[in-house]
Amino acid sequence: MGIIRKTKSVELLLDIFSQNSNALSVVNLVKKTKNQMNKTTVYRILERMESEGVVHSFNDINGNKWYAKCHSCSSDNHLDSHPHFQCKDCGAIECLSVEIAIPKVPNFQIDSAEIMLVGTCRNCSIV
Amino acid sequence: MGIIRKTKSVELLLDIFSQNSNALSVVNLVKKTKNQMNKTTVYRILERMESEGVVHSFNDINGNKWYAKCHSCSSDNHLDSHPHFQCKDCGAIECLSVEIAIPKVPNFQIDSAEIMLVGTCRNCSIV
DNA sequence: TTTGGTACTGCAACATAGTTGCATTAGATT
DNA sequence: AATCTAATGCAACTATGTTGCAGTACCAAA
Repeated sequence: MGIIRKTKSVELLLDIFSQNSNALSVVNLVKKTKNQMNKTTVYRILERMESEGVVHSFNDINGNKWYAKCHSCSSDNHLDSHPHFQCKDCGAIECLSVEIAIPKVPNFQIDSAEIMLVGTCRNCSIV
Repeated sequence: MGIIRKTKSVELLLDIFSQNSNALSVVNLVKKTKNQMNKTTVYRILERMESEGVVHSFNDINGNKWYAKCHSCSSDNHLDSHPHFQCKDCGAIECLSVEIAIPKVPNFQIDSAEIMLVGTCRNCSIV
């Protein structure tokens, strides 16, 4: 697919992902990098990174886009069917390494599943 | 919670839901009713209907909000944990009546699950 | 190490979904 | 009919995400 050049912006984003085990919202990434690059660039790099299989994307319960490092994505298959967990208190999202079988439903041809589990994360449940 | 008055607008929306077994996107509802009411009103009535347990809401794979009639919601519990199915061709969404157990994940306190199954619906797979 | 093609970026303007404040209207209750 | 207040319309706003285009910088080839 697209060739990805190792620009400053690409490297900064890769850096941020390597330092974060949790998923990151685009809004957050745009904010984090606003002194280094334009938001359009953030959106475009993330798109390229996804099509390269470096990250995968999904929407949170508020409809905002998030990205997370891929562990088992390829450029052909971004469909880890792993679930995501969002804390309803702090909003943080993490990928769960549990593999969940895509539910079979009679008469439906299902290709993939987006599973968002909602609850309270460890940090927030302490308080 | 809120008192719901039987206004023209409320009745129109209830009507639309009674005529549709599928879920409806807010965008679509705003379009459908643009001669009868303001979009702000649509958003507000849907909110009230949800808190009354008449409908439930969720986001589609593009992050847009949808509503569907409740079958087993109460005003206390909108958490049918039924999955939704979105056709990636035509975009239509339907509620699946299958009850899916909320997956248990060790060390996570999970309250609810949003499950969106993506595939091709019957109409679209004919073509 | 310079050159040149083109991938990439920044900017500004736009598109769309959803929200808010406030003045006015219209259900319901008496 | 009078009245209380939920509900509505409107306009202006916020936020997320997108597009076109001109200019920049990566990288490979000479």
